[in-house]
Amino acid sequence: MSNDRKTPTMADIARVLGVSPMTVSRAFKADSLVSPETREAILKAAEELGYVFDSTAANLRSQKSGFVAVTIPSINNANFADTVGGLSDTLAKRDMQILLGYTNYDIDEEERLIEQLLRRKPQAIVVTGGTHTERARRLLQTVAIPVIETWDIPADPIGHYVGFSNRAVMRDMVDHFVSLGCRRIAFIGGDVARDSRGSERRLGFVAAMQAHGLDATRLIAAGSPPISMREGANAMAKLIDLYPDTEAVVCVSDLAAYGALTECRRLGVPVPERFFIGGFGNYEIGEVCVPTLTTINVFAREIGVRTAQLILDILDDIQPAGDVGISPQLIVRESSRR
Amino acid sequence: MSNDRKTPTMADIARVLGVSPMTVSRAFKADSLVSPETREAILKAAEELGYVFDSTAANLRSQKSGFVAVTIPSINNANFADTVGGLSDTLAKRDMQILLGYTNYDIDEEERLIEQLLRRKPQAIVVTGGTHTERARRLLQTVAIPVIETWDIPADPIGHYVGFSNRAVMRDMVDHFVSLGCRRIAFIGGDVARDSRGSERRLGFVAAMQAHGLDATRLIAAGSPPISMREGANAMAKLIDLYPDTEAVVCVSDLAAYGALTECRRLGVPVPERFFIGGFGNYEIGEVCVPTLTTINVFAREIGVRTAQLILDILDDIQPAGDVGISPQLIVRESSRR
DNA sequence: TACTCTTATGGTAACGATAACATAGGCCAT
DNA sequence: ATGGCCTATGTTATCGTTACCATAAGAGTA
Repeated sequence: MSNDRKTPTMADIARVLGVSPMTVSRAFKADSLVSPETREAILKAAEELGYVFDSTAANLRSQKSGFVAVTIPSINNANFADTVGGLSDTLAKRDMQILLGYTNYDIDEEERLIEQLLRRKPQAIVVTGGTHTERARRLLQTVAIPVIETWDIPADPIGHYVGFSNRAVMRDMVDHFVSLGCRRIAFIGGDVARDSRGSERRLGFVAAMQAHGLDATRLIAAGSPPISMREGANAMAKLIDLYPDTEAVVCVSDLAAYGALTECRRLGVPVPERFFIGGFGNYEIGEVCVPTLTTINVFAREIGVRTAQLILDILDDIQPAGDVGISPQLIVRESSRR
Repeated sequence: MSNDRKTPTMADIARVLGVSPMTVSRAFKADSLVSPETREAILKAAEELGYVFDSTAANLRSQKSGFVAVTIPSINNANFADTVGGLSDTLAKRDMQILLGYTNYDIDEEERLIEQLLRRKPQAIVVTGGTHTERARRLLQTVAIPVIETWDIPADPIGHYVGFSNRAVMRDMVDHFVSLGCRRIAFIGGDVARDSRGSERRLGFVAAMQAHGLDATRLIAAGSPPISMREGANAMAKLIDLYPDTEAVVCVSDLAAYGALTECRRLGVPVPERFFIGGFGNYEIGEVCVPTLTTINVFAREIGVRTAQLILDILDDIQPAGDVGISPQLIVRESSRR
């Protein structure tokens, strides 16, 4: 073959048709002024030449990347996946694309990631949580694009936020168990260090217990966050061993709660007759398992959709809606019904 | 403040220090020749000025984007998430970044996505499955970068592939049940149309049954793929109703299998005493639930890692390992033990 | 008829980095 | 002392697109 030359550019199309490169450029923008016949000829020639539009060059010139950078703790988590789905779908309507990175629940890794993502010149950046390294904060404060923190209500927001208080939300769960007459309530979560949302929930649990004048020392550390189902199961075994008279267990996530549930089943301990169990995050497993799981719906997808809308408003210079508070909702299911 | 000028460039740093922009550029590449003092001064000045490296410009000039484009059916699937994780981690070691898109199990959407992703000039593209639209195939054939199809062994590969035969793999599962003495075996899967991997598994089930001279008509369509746990449960109810004498059930995924399991529990049908159940994908749920689930491990993360290695080898001009066949492994657990 | 306005198109320069080549100075061996 | 080599740096042009400004032709108006 003789056509193994380098990939064609707009200039090649222009030459073939005897028009200027500028006209070719216009033909690729839906709204710009080109006669229908010219546009059609250009698009046809492009297809024939195997032309592929080069966003890199376009972005450099126009100083708009079409990217929104997003960092999440883990790709392997249905909640964050839902948020990303909501973000992605909403931004796609405006031809914006997500540039995704995983921090692995590590703020140092987050710092590296943020630095790397900013080099791609995103038009906005979305981070999960409100806890960052000093340097990461500085980077985000300095950068001249919208910054949105999600899944949290930061004490000192960098820019905007779309989220809820992981601490306050535990109040509803504890109140629920207390209203059922429970007094000896335990918490299963991860080791403190890494997952700040998880530790906020633990703190929220403690605060809520104390508000009821109850003892808040039955805290089982199940391992390094995020906690797996297996670790939830192990923690439940430990809990039954340490505090056999516990009446209810609050878990940091539905996955841990499901693990706890299976451990009870294996040990022949009936739920909800012997223990009540509550989870967090409204994962699919919670509405299918036996018994179904009491949980908290945090509207993960909604967080993504609202974040995307906020970004689009800011970029459109529409008076931004400001920060968005999400109100998580307690869902009572079989695992905590008498 | 007076420093609200536009964001600084390498030229600004160069001016401040009285060096050439080229030296600044070199200071940002780890391996290039700059004296340690000069580099240090440059990096310090960059930090002070709030300089952020502009990949867009660098990519345009060097004609290397550092992107690998990846399409997966859904972000909300632990198997594909594992593959992406393997890809991402392996590519990160070489400072390459993933550009991810979701097809929603729709090959028309995949076509749009591929076109959009190619505009970003990725250095390789990874797609899930070997079934594409005509135009998508053409785009992938024309583009001058490595193309890798995964999670499948395509009949007519476009470039390379890293995967396994979704059809052949069902043979092991059927053999397993037959070896346990089962003859009346059913299959729970999605409607045929969308998910080609799922339909391949259904076809593989039928072929394996016929190879044993067994009836392969107990096929329950559980809804539009991907099948949820809930749909798996509904399908199980239907199966028990239609074919009460069934001895074993093969499910298109562990999620469907888990749903089937819970339905049995709710109906008071004991597993494995009354039914054997087999899943697919080795999801976490399968090793925690009661009883644990017999399944097939497809080494999802391994697919990602091997794909990334293949890409790196090709880009390094190392003799590529060629196509990679993954050998899924049957894992027998409690749900199919006498 | 002259003048404005709109539509369709062209010309030029620029976005911010770096590939490719050039050069200056120091060190070493013969 | 001389040539060769290595290190550190500079100069120039370019990647492919589009912002910005200019212009020509036709349509509409007074």
